[in-house]
Amino acid sequence: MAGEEPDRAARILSAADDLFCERGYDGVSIRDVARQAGVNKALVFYYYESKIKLFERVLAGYYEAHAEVFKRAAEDASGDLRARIHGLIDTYFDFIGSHHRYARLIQQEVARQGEHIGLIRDNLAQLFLVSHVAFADTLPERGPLAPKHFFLSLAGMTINYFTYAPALGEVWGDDPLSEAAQAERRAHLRWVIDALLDALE
Amino acid sequence: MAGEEPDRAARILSAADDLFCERGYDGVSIRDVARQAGVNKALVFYYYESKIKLFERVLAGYYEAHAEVFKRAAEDASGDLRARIHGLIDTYFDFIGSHHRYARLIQQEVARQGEHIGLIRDNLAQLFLVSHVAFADTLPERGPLAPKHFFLSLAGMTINYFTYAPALGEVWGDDPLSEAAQAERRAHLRWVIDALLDALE
Amino acid sequence: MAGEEPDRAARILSAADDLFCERGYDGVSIRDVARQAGVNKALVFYYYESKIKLFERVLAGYYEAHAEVFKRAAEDASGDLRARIHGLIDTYFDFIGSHHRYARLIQQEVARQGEHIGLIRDNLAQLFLVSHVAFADTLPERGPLAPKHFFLSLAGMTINYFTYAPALGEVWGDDPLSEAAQAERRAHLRWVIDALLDALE
Amino acid sequence: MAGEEPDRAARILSAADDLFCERGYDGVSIRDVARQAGVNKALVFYYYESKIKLFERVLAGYYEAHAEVFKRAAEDASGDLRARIHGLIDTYFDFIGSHHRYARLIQQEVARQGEHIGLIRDNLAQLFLVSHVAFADTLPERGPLAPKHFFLSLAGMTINYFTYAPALGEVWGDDPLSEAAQAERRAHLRWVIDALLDALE
DNA sequence: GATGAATGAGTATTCATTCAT
DNA sequence: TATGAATGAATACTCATTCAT
Repeated sequence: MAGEEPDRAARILSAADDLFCERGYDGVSIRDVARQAGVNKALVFYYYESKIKLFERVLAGYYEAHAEVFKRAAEDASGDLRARIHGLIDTYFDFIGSHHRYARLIQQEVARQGEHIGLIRDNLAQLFLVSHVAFADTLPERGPLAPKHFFLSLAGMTINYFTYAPALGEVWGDDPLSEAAQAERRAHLRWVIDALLDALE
Repeated sequence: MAGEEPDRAARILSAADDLFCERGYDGVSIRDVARQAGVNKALVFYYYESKIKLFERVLAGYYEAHAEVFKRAAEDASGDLRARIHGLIDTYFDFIGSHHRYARLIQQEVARQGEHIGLIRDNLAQLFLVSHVAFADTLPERGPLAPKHFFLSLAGMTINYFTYAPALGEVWGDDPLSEAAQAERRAHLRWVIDALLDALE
Repeated sequence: MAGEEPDRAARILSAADDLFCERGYDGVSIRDVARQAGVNKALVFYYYESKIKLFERVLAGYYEAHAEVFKRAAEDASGDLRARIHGLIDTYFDFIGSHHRYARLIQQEVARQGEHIGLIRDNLAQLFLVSHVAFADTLPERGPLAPKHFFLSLAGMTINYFTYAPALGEVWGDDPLSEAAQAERRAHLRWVIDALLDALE
Repeated sequence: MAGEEPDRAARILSAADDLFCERGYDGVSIRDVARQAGVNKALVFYYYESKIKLFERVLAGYYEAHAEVFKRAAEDASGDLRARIHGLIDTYFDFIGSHHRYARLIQQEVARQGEHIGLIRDNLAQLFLVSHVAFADTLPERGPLAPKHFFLSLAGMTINYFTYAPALGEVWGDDPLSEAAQAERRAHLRWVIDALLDALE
């Protein structure tokens, strides 16, 4: 009544989001989702038909968020290549930074090569295209300096921070998700990008 | 006796290795393992006590392989920093390249932050130490240029190739695991390392 | 209004009829019925209260159709015994032939001895009475030549054709529901009836 | 211990037999089977893999019994056509009489035309072949007097007694499965057969 | 009349695990 | 060592039914 209980479909989706990101597709049962959402198990099927479709809805949510962020980033892009690349990576870093769970989800499913890789691939492909455009006029189409390698390197350096660092936080003795730590990582990325662009010139 | 059937414990471990790497912890059942190993389900428990312990044995196997490779790499290390870094990354690339499945396993478990992250953390920590030593005299202890950032960036660029590229192979229209493609990626990494070291000087 | 959508109660009943005849009581769900009728699931309950009552309505529908056909057949009956028997069987054959599904439904429920056998029994009893009257003056009340045996034999020979033959159609290589095949079966029945009546004389 | 608990696989099969015959495939759940057999639900799957395979095992059991009975009947066949036909029908009547449940099972599944009709069709086809041989030299290949019609009529008259009569027992006020009633039905069949054969001559 | 939401009990099937042999 | 048998709890998913609107 007090706004505590919004519509159940949304609650279910949100619970599924949390759980799939945390434990991966196979690690989550519908019962878990229902319990976390505080609803009846059957209701999950009422709204989302099947586990896989629920999962795809979660993925689709990110896909849309992803797409929008990058569309805006592309529109705002201005200045020279260097500025555009920095802008892109900043955008990506922000996005991943505020959707850690998504990073984990992607990383898990990519690594697993499950059946539902389709949507994830689309997700990545879309991201790749954006970067491709950014690099297109500077890099050779093929070979070790092709855009795809830079894409993989830069995107990987960004996303890996959020997936690996937590595992290493204890070793390093700090919290890699703190604002300070994120700012430091961001600075590292800027430094790396500058180094790479300098070398390209 | 006939050479055809080595000891069953090893067969089970090998089957578990295959399967866990391919489908993740939750994606594999003991029945799958037993079937793949061609043994009775109960025998899996006889030798490895529980599913989780079997999984940990698989992880431990990689830990050992990992450790040995890097110990040897450290011993063989010679020449200047540049040469040592190249050597390290080459070693890592070789290791991951010949244990794709391991890369996927690590990536999944890191992302999932499961209960058995302990071993994986040890695994990564060990790797980090090796790299730490290599960089120690050149990089500042803290800040965006600290060894840990380079470690994360370089290791990530290496391992990510083997986990992400397959998902993107279809998009790019080639097989990222072919010898030629791997050689190209290796060249990319060498180029990146050189760019970073140049910038550091 | 548009003629395309008659009243929904009727649509539901018709869908239920189709489905129950095709797949039996247990093989059909309310969801199936609603989908086939193109209405909301809850509406099925609104009109028919429960699954079992819906089923009984279907049965009742046949009961009425059945009753009417035989009432008319009895009224039209004229001529000697032979003619009357032929008339009855023809009527029955026509009825079953144009309601195959009904034959299957009856056969299933009779064999299953389900809870809703009551109506079916009434159905059969009514049919039996008609035949009883037809045979009454010719056959002994009891023993192997009692009317009930002839009823069972003749009705069974008729209905069985429509239930068994389809299963055997493939074996025999023809379509037992084709007009030609039905005519042949009808001729067989006439021949059998004549043989039996000859023997009775 | 006291012979009360023979091997569970057999208990499960027997329970499944009872239940499938009584309520049809869809009317029975594995839980029912397990409960009736007094075993754990999972054990049903341990022994029979799936519900449909369990069902097929039940069917196969009857198929074998059926086949054996008729093989023996064919071997014992002697005398003229009339004697052979009587022999066959007697054999069939005995078989069905001592396996009522089977009759119901067949009738249900035939009427339902379910997916598992294959085995049942084989069952019927086999029976048909036997009768075909018996009639072969007397009847025309095609038309209303073809063997298939006599097969359908005679087999139907036999099996229908056991499926329909119970539903009609109440109407007739006796127990159609009593010995006396069965003997009477048998006499009816004999009389019908004689009438038909007389007519054929 | 008509519907979307909701549910508790049920469906077939798989799970990791135990244990007697 | 090795295995067949056994199980309780879980899996995804469907069911008939109710009810507020």
